[in-house]
Amino acid sequence: MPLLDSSKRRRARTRGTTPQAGPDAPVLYWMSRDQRIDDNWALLRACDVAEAHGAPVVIVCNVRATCLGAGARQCGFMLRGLRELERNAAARNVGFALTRGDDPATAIDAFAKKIGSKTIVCDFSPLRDELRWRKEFAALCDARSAHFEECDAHNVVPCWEASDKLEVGARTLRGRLAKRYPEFLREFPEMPTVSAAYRGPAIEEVKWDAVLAEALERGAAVPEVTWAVPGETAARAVLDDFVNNRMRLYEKRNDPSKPRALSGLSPWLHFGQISGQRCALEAKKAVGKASPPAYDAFFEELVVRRELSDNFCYYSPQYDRIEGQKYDWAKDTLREHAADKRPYVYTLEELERAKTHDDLWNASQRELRYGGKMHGFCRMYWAKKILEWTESPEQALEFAIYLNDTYSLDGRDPSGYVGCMWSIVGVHDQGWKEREIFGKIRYMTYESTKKKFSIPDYVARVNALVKAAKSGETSRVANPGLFAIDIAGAKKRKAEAMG
DNA sequence: ATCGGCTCGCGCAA
DNA sequence: TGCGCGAAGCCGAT
Repeated sequence: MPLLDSSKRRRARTRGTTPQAGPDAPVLYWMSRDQRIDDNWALLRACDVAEAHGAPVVIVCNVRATCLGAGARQCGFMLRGLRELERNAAARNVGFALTRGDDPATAIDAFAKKIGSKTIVCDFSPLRDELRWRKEFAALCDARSAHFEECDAHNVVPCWEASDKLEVGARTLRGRLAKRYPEFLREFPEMPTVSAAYRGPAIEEVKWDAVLAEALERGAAVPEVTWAVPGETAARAVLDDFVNNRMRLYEKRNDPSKPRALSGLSPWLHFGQISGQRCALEAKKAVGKASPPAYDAFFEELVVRRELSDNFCYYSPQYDRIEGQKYDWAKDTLREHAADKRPYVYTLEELERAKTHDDLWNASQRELRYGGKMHGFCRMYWAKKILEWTESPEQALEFAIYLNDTYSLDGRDPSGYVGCMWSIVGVHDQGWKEREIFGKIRYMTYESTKKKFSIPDYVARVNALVKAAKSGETSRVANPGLFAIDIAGAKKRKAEAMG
């Protein structure tokens, strides 16, 4: 029986009983946030338990009929990624099923009972719906004495291990994370081929074309983008291109006219099609091809700030509301300036259609709407200006989150909520010199961005992107990052690596 | 171009 | 209890 090392045990939180599995009692992995086969601690845990008991492994993913109202852009990306994942699972002798319940806990429980599974592993998310479903599912497991484990496969240091409280900012979490890197920031074990094949009741075949067609039709208002190729293989190709060819540019990351300086990995990271820990490990190996400062800056954003977002959402359940800000200075200052005269007041529709007086803001919104992604620096400026140009901080937050969740491939992510809360409500920030509307919340100006980079260059890049998106071209012009994604090459390298 | 003050809470020394 | 530190910026003084 393979022994679990201590870090693997702490990645999982267990409910009560000990695992029960066998040739006719598969170990079930309820996959939601981490949609990949490689470098997935939750799947590795399921495989460990299964091997110890001679049991098969089955992955189940629940897709609700409404997809939480997500557009074709996000649903298409996810479902196409899952279609690839099903094939990769089969290659490791792992089964795959899709359930379609509006109540995930009930749907997964029914599926587990159907295949005779009494040990279920799931992954972790700090978002409220995800937490509620896992809690409901845990109660269903208790009721039938099934074993349930929750494994943080998304963070380098599991969210509940990194800190047991809401952190004030990056500087307090950074040290706590660093202390745990020797334990957690290690190479992954290879994903094994599971010995026991699933031979229980037949699992319904996924009709991918039909599932995709339905999602694309329902979400047609926000069409798919062509530049981002979904799936684990494409994700790895983007990572390899970044660390080998582009990480050396990372110190230029705050210049939106130079998109190649960014990793561009956020869509794949959001759906868990690549592991953040894998990105960190590969970046470290390639530090010589870039520079220590570039690597440090990338690591800070990839690990520290991303895991800080999980910490915030997990310990601040009102993570998408003004009340989610713990500190009074920020809430008080916004209230004190609530009646200040706004220089412009735009409706949601005017914002959505990028009809403001500001060419930098409009370009940012158009990049989001037509490209499904916004440059990191622009995200800050964009959200700060929504605070400045709407009736109230509450409305600003609502509009910013709506636009991000609707149009961004990485919408509905803790990082997105925290980004909006940082910009508008001062979360993880401190007070600054008091001024109109913003009070002590950090301010950003058009004038100073003009000194930092060429706004016309950025606007021109976005115009090209929008033109390509509207004409349905799959050209590299439509690719905000101009990534040369070498899918065939990535597949070949993977095949070679697997022998 | 560069620097310091702005403002705040935490962490640590005393 | 008090002081140093940071934080993806701004602004005015040098």
